[in-house]
Amino acid sequence: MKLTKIAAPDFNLAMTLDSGQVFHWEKTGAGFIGAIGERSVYVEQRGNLLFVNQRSADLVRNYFALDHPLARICASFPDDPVMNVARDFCHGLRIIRQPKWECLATFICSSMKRIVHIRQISRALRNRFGNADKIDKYVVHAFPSAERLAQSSERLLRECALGYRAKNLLATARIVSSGNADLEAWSSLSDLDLQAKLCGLPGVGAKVANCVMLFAYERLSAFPIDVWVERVLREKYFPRARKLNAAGLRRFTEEYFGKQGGYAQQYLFHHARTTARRPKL
DNA sequence: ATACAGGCTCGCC
DNA sequence: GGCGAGCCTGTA
Repeated sequence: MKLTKIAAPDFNLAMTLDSGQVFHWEKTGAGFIGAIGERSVYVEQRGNLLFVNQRSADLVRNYFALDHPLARICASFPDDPVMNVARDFCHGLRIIRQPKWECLATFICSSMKRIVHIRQISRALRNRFGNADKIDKYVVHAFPSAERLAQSSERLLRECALGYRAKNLLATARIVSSGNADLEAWSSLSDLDLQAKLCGLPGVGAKVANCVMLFAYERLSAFPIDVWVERVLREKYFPRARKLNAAGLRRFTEEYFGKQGGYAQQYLFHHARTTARRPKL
């Protein structure tokens, strides 16, 4: 396979792909195989360079957000011991730009699931309903469109191990494919309006909405609070606040982590999950 | 084995 | 408008 070289300073490919933003890239040899939208992509890191299959360079640069000013973003984090450890640990971790529908659908499937399960579900949906695209000797399936899933059924989706999430994914696919929810047009909404729109979709609550805002709409202040981040916040920032509810935590994160809160959240999350002794993936 | 996981939703107060 | 239980499935 002929490869194109692109500059990628301040970037850690493996860590970024393993940080719970995206769930379908597969390690192969020295690199990773996956899909960006409908296109199959091979990408491999050597130091500050990425090597990608031909004609995918622009796609890759944009997907991995190599233009985000990472040094400036990290410098804007609050200066406290917890944040500083996470920042050093996660050097080169970037918030990527995912296709909107794919991101939304995947996070609807993520509720109450560990990462290994989410990967299984993503693979099952892709293999069953997604378009195949060959790259070298590999066949990669793109994530199925909302239209394709809308024509599916709850039974078929349940066969992909979605459980109770099948109903939500199907309902949301139908709303999106019918044009009643225009995910692309929502890009122009304010953060608040976007979150409200997303939360109006079946299977989407505050946590999922914030993930989609952060990973697909580039709302870098979106701060998803899942069980891991909540644990970090409570243990490290409020060790003896017995009664601090979700709204209180929310208010703290917005005020304390500020405009780049999404990046801060991702770093806290990845550090906590990776260094936790008990659970693995 | 039985609990539990990167949540949403509904019914209850 | 805050709180608890149920929902599917795979894994420990």
